[in-house]
Amino acid sequence: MTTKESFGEHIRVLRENQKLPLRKVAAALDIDPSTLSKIERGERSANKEMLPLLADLFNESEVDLGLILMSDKVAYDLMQEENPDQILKVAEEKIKYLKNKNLQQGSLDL
Amino acid sequence: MTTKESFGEHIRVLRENQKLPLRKVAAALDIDPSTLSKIERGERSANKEMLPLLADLFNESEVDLGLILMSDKVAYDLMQEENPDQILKVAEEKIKYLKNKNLQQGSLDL
DNA sequence: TTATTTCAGGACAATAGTTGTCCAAATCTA
DNA sequence: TAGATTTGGACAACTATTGTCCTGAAATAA
Repeated sequence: MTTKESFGEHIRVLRENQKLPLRKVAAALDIDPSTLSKIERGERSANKEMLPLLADLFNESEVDLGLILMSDKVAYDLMQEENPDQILKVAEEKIKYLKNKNLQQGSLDL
Repeated sequence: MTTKESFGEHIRVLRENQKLPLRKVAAALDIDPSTLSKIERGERSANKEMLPLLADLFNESEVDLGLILMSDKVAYDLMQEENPDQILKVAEEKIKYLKNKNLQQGSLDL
C-alpha cells in the first residue's frame, strides 16, 4: 500500500488530485509555500503536527500518514548501511524488549 | 546475539572485562573520559569513527559494533511510536526499493 | 583512615543541524 | 502577455549535539 512512495511524493499526489495549489495547503499547515514544495520534493522534512491537518485535508488516515513519514526517516537513515536488514531486525527485537521492560517497571518515560 | 543490549552497555562490559579504566579507552578514542562515561550510560551517542578503534581495542567485529549502534538509534527513534513493527516493515521495503532504483540508475549517491 | 584513582554529572561555549522567512527566477496556465 | 504557481537560494533564528572542563561522590589502594 504505502510502500515505495516517499511522504513528499504521497502528499504531492494527494494535493494534485484535489487540484490544490501549494499556497492553499501551506496555509492550512501554517507554513510557507516554498517550504511545502521542499517537503514534497524531500528537500525538507515534515513534522508530526502536520499529520492531523493533512489527514483532515485529504481524508486520509493520520496513522497511515505517520507510517509513511516515519518509515521514510528510517529508510533514509539506513540507506547507506551495508546491512540494513540486520539492523532493522535487531532494532525490532530491542523495541520489543524495551517495551516489555518498561511495562514491567511501570515506567512511562517517552 | 547482540539483541537487547544497548551499545553503551555493550562496550562497558567489554571495557570492564579487560579491566580498563574509562581514561584509557577514552584516550584511545581521543575523547574526554566523562564523554565515554556518558556514552556507556546512553546519555550521549557514539559515532562511527569510534567503531574501528573500539573493534580493535576489544577484538570485536566492527560490523557487529555498528549493528548494535545503529539498531540502538532506530529502536530509540521508534520506541514511542504506536506501530513500530509496521514502520520497520515499510522501511525495509523502501530500502530494498531505493537500493534497486539506485542500482538501475547507476547512481551512487550516498 | 587517608590518599589516589575512577566515575558521574553538571555547566557552558563552540559547532552543527534544522526551521522559518523572504525573495527572485523559472515554469505553468489562462 | 499577464497572473499564478513552483522552485531554489540565501540567511537569520532557533535547536540539538559535541567538546571541554570542573566538582563531588564512589571505589580502590596504601
